[in-house]
Amino acid sequence: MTTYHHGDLPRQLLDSAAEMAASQSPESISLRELARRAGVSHSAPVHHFGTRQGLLTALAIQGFEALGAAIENYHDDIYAMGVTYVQWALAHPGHYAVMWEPRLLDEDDDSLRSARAAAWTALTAAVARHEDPDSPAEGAGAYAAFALVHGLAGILLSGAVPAPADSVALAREVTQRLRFAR
Amino acid sequence: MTTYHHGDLPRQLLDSAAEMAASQSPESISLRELARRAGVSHSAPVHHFGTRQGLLTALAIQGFEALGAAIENYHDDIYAMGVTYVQWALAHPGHYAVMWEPRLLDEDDDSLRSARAAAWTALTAAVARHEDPDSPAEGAGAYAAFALVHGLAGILLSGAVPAPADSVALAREVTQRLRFAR
DNA sequence: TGCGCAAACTTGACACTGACAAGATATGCT
DNA sequence: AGCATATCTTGTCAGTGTCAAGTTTGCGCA
Repeated sequence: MTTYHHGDLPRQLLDSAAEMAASQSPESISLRELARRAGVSHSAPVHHFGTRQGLLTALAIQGFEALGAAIENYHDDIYAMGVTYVQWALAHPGHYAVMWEPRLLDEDDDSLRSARAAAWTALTAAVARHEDPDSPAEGAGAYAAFALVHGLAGILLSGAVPAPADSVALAREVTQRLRFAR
Repeated sequence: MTTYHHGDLPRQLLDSAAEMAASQSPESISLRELARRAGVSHSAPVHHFGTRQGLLTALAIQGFEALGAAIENYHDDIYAMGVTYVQWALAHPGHYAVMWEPRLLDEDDDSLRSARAAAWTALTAAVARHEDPDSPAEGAGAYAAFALVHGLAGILLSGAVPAPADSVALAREVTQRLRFAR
């Protein structure tokens, strides 16, 4: 089989990129290294993604869509949703790291914006069901819920802080610490 | 004045690096660009910090020490401490971004480890005063508190989510959502 | 069937980066 | 005064992202 028309090059590049981001860091992702791993020329990735930023943006979109799908079925139980959020982040460290590095991404990309907005609204909608709509600080609930799970995922992934043995159990206990306005 | 013995080159390099990290991103920091801004040769920064990682580590240490100093006087009021934490992060976006990017840092650096540990213990100590020591999930309180402020800082800095006008007011309301075990 | 065109990929080049080695210059201590 | 040392420069190397131009392949259509 020749290297021409690899067939599934974009997907393979994204898979390798997720691996690299997970094992090293998002900024360690190199188009040339991805090409090397796929056995194609150094500028084959450029053809599919235009720029490095384009590739990272595609990876982030993939991540937001998968994350959104993972949490969208928990509208009733915000705590279970929070735990699922953290679990997803821990299971997909490469994607997660890229998703929250907007400076690496193309913020003008419509797919990125809508995928991210979808995940955000899924969360705010779930929070709204737990909040008293008459509360003056009603809007803060979504930020608090998101900050809690995003922050927990971030510190667990960063390893900058002593990590507990069972991170899922921790996620359960941490999400329980959230108070809603009602 | 010749360029030899600039006098304060390390500090100036770190200042420029913080600026670059804030206006672009941590990984956009280039030793050569820093040298250019300081008016020195492309490899003067290497002499002071050894590697790029060394420079970023120095920046992170500076950040942890300043952050630790900012929050260490709030042992009584954990909520005020949380707000201060978020305010500090928003006021020092360059430092904050580098601090939580351990993959960019030299994790074997003792100064880094102790500066980070000091900030962490300041927070856990403050949380412990709000927790019932007999509670089975007592340890989760520190993670929850830290996740909340760290997560809020992260999403506000990332700009990935619709940001409110008054972020300090939001920080006040969000920190109030934290529940302690007692 | 065969032709032509578009998509997929390669080759080559350029400016930029971090890192290293070796040399030049200024400062401070004795 | 003189010397050791810290500070900074110059030169070089491999690696990177990006662009331009060429080459190969597969697919639709006559």
